[in-house]
Amino acid sequence: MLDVRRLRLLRELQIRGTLAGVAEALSFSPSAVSQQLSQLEKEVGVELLRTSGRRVVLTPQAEILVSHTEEVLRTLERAEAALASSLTTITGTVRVAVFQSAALALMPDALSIMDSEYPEVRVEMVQREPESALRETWARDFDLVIAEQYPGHAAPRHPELDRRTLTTDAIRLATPPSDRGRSHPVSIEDAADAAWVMEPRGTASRHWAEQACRRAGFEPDVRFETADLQSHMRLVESGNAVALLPDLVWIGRGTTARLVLLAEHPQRTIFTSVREASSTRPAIVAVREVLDRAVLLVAGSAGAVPPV
Amino acid sequence: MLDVRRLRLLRELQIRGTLAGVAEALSFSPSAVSQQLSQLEKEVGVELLRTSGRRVVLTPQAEILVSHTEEVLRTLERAEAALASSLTTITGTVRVAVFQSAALALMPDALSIMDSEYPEVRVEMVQREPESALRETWARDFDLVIAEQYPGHAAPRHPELDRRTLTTDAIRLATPPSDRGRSHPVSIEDAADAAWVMEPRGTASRHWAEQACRRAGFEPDVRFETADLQSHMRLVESGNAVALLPDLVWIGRGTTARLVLLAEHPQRTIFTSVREASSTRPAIVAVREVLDRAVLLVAGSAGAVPPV
DNA sequence: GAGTATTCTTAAGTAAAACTGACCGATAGG
DNA sequence: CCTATCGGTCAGTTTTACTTAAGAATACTC
Repeated sequence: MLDVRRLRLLRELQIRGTLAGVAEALSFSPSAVSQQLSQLEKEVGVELLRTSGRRVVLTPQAEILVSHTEEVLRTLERAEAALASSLTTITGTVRVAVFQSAALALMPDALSIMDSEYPEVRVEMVQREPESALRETWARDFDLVIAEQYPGHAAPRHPELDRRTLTTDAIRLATPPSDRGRSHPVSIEDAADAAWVMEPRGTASRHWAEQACRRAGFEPDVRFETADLQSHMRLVESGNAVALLPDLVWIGRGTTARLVLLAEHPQRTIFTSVREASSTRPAIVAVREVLDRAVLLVAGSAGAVPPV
Repeated sequence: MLDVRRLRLLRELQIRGTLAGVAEALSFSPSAVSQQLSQLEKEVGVELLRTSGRRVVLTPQAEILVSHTEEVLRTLERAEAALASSLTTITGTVRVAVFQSAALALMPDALSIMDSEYPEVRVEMVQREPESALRETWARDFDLVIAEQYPGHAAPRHPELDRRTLTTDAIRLATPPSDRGRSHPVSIEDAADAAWVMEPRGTASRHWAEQACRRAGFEPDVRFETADLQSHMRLVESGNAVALLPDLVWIGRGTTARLVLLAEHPQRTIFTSVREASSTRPAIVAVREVLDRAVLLVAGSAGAVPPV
């Protein structure tokens, strides 16, 4: 096989005209260039250089080699470029599992940013409850999960998952816009006699909400039960129930309900988890970074926080 | 600039699967291959190999490099071919892979012609089964392969190989010279109860022969199995078996066996394949041209076709 | 489950190559 | 004619590539 290093010398010689010039350009001694080209000549068994005066000229055969050498060098350069861009341009598919309120409040913005800044990354989104989503992410069904954690209710810790807090989300008491002459509640205690809407039994949210009521000294009258927080909003806004709702539920959409900031300032934590092994995947790093920015975006638009 | 020698090792690794295999193929110690690939990895600054069990696998980045390397090697080979064809005297070495009956029937004449007309061309010949020969030609172990194709049994198509039909070879039913008073078979059906000799399972020849028997309505009693078609001839001539044999087996040597021309006129195709990039190399063009003439020679001497 | 065989890696030494520097012949320019 | 420039050659040094040997990890085998 032809030696590309030597072919390159031949090409340089065509460009620069003299062995001395090639040596100068490539930081060799002229002797080295001369020897290498002689070697090439010996290998191909064809005369490549002919002395002409005190210089050398390329034979037609050498010209043939040079023209092919140019293509070889181009290909090598392309190879290097392809290698480099395979590292910088972020590609691939990221499968995201996300719970409802994040899906509604965060993902639209996040997906828009991803689409404009990382068009090569395909983001697939599935709505899931946090607990199963974490398990499925660990099992490689998802690459990234957006999950929540209520105070005093630790989410299962998977050692292989890399968890990072995305944001915290204040939980407020949501009450109907007008309580038909009654005084507006300003704390949980004031809603002891109200009808409540809560998530189904077994969820972290339900557990936390019931605990909060009991700490306030009453057992809530849970008249409505649904996992859909949007239904919670509707029931409160239509005057049929009160609820304990995190801000993400109404953020970006607004609400006519009254929102009472609670004395304890309870917050749920929203976090992302990915498998440790994939945590450096550029596409996954990108999704996390974009989610952070989506959080800032909706936080900014949350200037419309209704009066407490 | 990327080192083509090392890139080539990477490509060989992709083809052969193990460092040991690469070392074997290129007559290096495994250690040398390992060191050179490590060096390449260091130079590009990207992980190219990942150990997987006791072997190594190429990373996606390595695959990128390999794909470009293929183009580089093609270009280099074209450069050599262009250089050679620019010269008047045809020289060089051509490594030929050929299957048995062609090796016996065609190559002696072809080699004689080559020797007298192109004394500067060194022809090396290795006997190989068509399928592996095609693969090895693609992998640059050979420059030219003489392979066969049975009806309804397409040979693997390598896009980088330039294939040309050399000749076709009639397949006949070969039966013993005298069948001890029994009437001579005149078709495959008549040999339904005979003992058969066939090539081993997995070969195109075997597959075709079995199909032919089944089409004729019987399952052949394959009592003898060998890849050596000369043994087939001997078994038939000594009255121990019948066989379906292409003419090249006996052409130039003659046979005492009876040869029955089959109604379907089945033929195997014999073709040559060379790498696209080397197809213009004068030495290779010469070998192909000489093979064509060798075919005519043996076809002429085949006037001694025994009676049907 | 222990022993064996493969496969890759690393370290140390050796062989091969590439290169430098000095020298020489040839040539163009002053 | 003298000199600077250029390419080629030789001897010696440096760098690179390779082999051998030893070792670790993994897969296969009985």
